Parts: sequence; structure tokens; C-alpha cells
Amino acid sequence: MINRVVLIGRMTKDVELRYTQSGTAVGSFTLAVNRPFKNNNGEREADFINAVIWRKPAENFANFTGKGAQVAIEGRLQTRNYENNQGQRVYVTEVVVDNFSLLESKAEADKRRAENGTEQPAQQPSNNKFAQPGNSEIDISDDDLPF
Amino acid sequence: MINRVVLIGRMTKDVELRYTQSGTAVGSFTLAVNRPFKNNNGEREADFINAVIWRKPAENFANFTGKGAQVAIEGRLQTRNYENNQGQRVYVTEVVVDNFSLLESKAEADKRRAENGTEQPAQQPSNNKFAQPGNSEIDISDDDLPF
Amino acid sequence: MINRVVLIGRMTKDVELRYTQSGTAVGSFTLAVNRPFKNNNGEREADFINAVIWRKPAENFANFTGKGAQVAIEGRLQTRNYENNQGQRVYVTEVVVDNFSLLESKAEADKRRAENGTEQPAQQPSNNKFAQPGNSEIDISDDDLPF
Amino acid sequence: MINRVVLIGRMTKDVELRYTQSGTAVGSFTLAVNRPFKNNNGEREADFINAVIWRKPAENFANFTGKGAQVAIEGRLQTRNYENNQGQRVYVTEVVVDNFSLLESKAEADKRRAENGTEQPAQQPSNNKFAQPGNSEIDISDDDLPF
DNA sequence: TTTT
DNA sequence: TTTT
Repeated sequence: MINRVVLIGRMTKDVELRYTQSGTAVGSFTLAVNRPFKNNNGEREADFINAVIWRKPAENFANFTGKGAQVAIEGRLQTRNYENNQGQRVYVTEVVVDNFSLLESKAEADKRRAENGTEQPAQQPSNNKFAQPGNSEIDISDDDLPF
Repeated sequence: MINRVVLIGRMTKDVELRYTQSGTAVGSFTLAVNRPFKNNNGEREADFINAVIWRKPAENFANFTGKGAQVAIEGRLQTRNYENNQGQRVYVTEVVVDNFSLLESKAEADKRRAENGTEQPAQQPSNNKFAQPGNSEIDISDDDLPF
Repeated sequence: MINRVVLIGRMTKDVELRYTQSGTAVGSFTLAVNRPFKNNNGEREADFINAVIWRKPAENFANFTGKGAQVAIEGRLQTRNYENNQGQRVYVTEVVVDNFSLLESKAEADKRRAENGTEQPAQQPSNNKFAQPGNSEIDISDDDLPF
Repeated sequence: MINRVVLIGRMTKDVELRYTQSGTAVGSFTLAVNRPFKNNNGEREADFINAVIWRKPAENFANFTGKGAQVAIEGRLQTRNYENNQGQRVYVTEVVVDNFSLLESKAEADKRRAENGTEQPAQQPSNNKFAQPGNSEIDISDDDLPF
């Protein structure tokens, strides 16, 4: 089966980097991808695509990109569902990234944001800076590993 | 911005073909795309990707494919959200199809299902057979048109 | 850098399976991909895309597909050049396949061709049947390995 | 049939913009796409992918990108062949671009090259600057139009 | 005939 | 819950 996605967009925030109980890194983030056309009000809208990235590439990605930076990602579409705290089933579609290309460094994006003004700098959570495995460990079963 | 998806999978059901108030055809369907690897129980799972297709291609697609048939689709990822009847915001990610390739005809898929046995034949809802515009008109604003 | 190709087409002939001096399998083949539109004479032309596939997947691919069979391939575009026997430099662009999906088995394609008539059966060269490494060894340097 | 290519790379030179006898714009260019791995000498090589772009987008593309600039392109693979002046048949594989994204402006690329030093500025051939149709008219039959 |  |  063929399942392929290629996107270019901007990071809506820094990568959220976490670790499974067994120490596997997982990064999650959302890409804002501008639409090719304008809406009825003459505005260009965006789609907000969720994505995850695993293992060593997750750590690299988290460290070299961040909020506002332009990136290209490649991967496959995956769906999953879970029950939220109101007992409702929530369906999620996300890209499992297996290749990426940084079109702008974290530093460049930060610099641009600083120059552009009032915008406060991106927070620098310790967990997107080569965090130690085990640090921000979370409740992700290793069964969720996509391989 | 680049936003491209290519999928090969099987139709989980016949296309749901509807019409906006102004008579534009919209087809919606879900593709089951088998994962490239097996899970911890040695089973091959699938991802269930939602998709929409507009206008004349929607009518062709609805008429020449159907439940169980293998198809290839190409398009872009789009996100939208709405409030459900419990007042919860629901987020949807779907493929807006702009090209497709039928890898098996509706007839072939039906024949295969018939041969395979007990499975009941795919229902033949009038709305997937060149339905008249205005017939199964629904509450889709023309503002939802993706162009 | 992003470099991704997805194609659906038909095998113009059986896979040519060879082995490098160190025993690495390499398959080469050409895919006929029909164009989406007709030319000025109302005919549908095709593009003939060259592709290579390496190692174990090359052997699987060679054994389960063949002339006339429909396949989907995924990979990256690669260019190389060499001097031909007239001393001219020849430029080649080909897909290095890293994923494929068989949309029709070799047997189905052969059956279809047999039913369709006069067409002679695909030749069965020993080198597309789990050939022994070393058998049809050729002058491919291991330096050509794409990794 | 599915036939899709997505590439990110750098322009090896300015776009060559020409016009068919009937005044249709055609741009041709080559993209250098770095390989994801290093070769046996520890160097990162590139693939040099030829591409063409037609009509109005060709003029926009020619005017807003240029040598050294990073771009993303999307399109389909096309093959053609012709006889060269030595009477040899030459086979060409190229991308017919139907979407692009400028990741760096012509100005930015020029600025970068100027800062980096000795490199001479990109020549500014009149034919990549909103050239008049008919100006650099060439021997392209309108039969070559890909639609 | 190639870009950073 | 969103980027430029």
C-alpha cells in the first residue's frame, strides 16, 4: 500500500518532545500549511496538520527547529482514536514523519520574530533541548511505537 | 506551500454523494490503507483516512468505485472543525482529492465479494448513481467550497 | 532535501535482475505511465520511466511482478551519466525505488495477456527467478550502491 | 494513473524562458537536489533534475527565482526523445511543474552569493525578465504543449 | 553543462 | 489550542 504525505509549512509552536517508558523519544508538533487560494473574504487560510516523529530524528528535529520556522516534512498518514475525559471517542489523523528538511533554522526564525517586534520570544522548555531520556517521561505505551 | 498526499487503499463503503444548495456535487468516503508493518500481535492494521471530492469528478468517482474496491487517490490535506451536538469542538483532517485512479472497478469488487461468500452485496443507495442535483441536497454552505 | 516520486503504471517488460561483484541484487525496469490527457490525435500517450531497486526487495519485486502487470512504486529521482561506445556522454534519470505495491500479480498479468490473445507469453529469463548471486553477475561497481 | 514528483533543491542557473510560435511561455531549468547520504569519499553529491514549466506560472517562476535560490517544485514525470545533431537518439526525463513554492527569493539568493564573495553575480539575461512573447521565440511546436 |  |  502506498501512503505518502509531503508538506511545507511553519511550526505553530516548538516541538513537544517526550519519552516512552522504555526511553524512546517522540516529538509532536503542528504545521500551519497555507492554502493555495483565498477564501470568500480574500484571506489566505491555513490547515493545521498534526505530526509525530520518533527516536533520534525526533531529538534532532526538536533542537533545530521551533515556533514559526519553515520546514518540509515527509511521512505517512496515520489514524488513531482514544476516549477523552468526557468519555467521548476522539479521532486523530496525523503524519508520522520519516524525513524532514529544515528550510529555516530555529535561530533564523527567532531572529525574524525578534525583529518583527512585540511578539514575545519562543519559550525555551528544557524538553526541547537534548533532554535526557527519562526526563519528561510520559504515559505512552511502547505499543504505540509505529514499527 | 506544498501540500500533497498520495494513497492507495480500499473503499470502506460506497461514496456518499451530496449536493450543496447551489448544486455542487460533493462525495465523501473513507479509505482503509494497510500499514506497512505488523503490530505486536502479528496483525496488519489499517489507517482509515477520510476524503472528499468535489464537482464532476465526485460523480464519476461515486459511480465507478464502491465498497471494497481498490483505488489510488491524490490531493491535499485539509483541516476543519465544528461543534457537535454535545457542544464539543471536533477536529477533522481529510484529503481533498484532485486526482484518482481506479485500480479495480465497482463490478470487479462486487464480484470478488460475491465469490468470497457470506458477505451481503453492497447496498445501492440512489445517491451514488448519478443522483440529480437537488435530490439529496444537504446543509453544506457554498462557503465550504475549497476554491 | 525532499526528493519523492510516486508512480502507478505497467511493467514494459520483466525486471532485469543482476548482481554486483559483491553479490548485491539490483533490479532494473521501465514503467509505462499513461498520461492524464490525450494528444492532438486523440490518442493517450505514455511516459516511460526507468527505475532501479536494490537488495532483497529487488528479488521480491522481480519474482512477483512482470511484463504488463500494474504496479505502484515510490522512491527518489536520481541522475547519473556515462560515456557510451560512441564516446558520447549519456544522461540518465531514474527512480531509485524504496517502496512498491503490486496491484496485479505476475500470474494475473500473464492470464490477462493469454486471454487477450495473439500476444506471446512473457519470456521467463532465469535471471528473474530467485537467481543465484554470482549467476548473472555484471559490471556494476559497489560504488554505485545508493547508500 | 498516478504520476507525482515533489522536490526541494537549488536552481543551478536562472530559468530559461522561451515562447512557442503561438506565444505560449515555457521555462526550463535544472534543480540540484542534494542526496540524503554521503558517498564513499564522504562527500554529499547531488542529483540534477531537469524541469519545465508552462504559461503564466513560467513567467512568474522565471522572475522570482534564479541561480542558487532554494525552491520546492511539484509535478509529473515526463519522457521524450529527439535526434541530436550527430544523429543519435537522446532520451530525456523531466518534471512538468504544476506547482511551486519559493523558499528563498531571487534577491535573497543574489545577496547571499554577493556576501559569500568572489562568485560573479548571476547574469541577468533579458529573457528571464518578463520578456515579451515573440522576443526569444524558439522552435517549439505547439504540439509539445502538455495539455 | 550544474546548486549550497 | 495555532504559523508567516
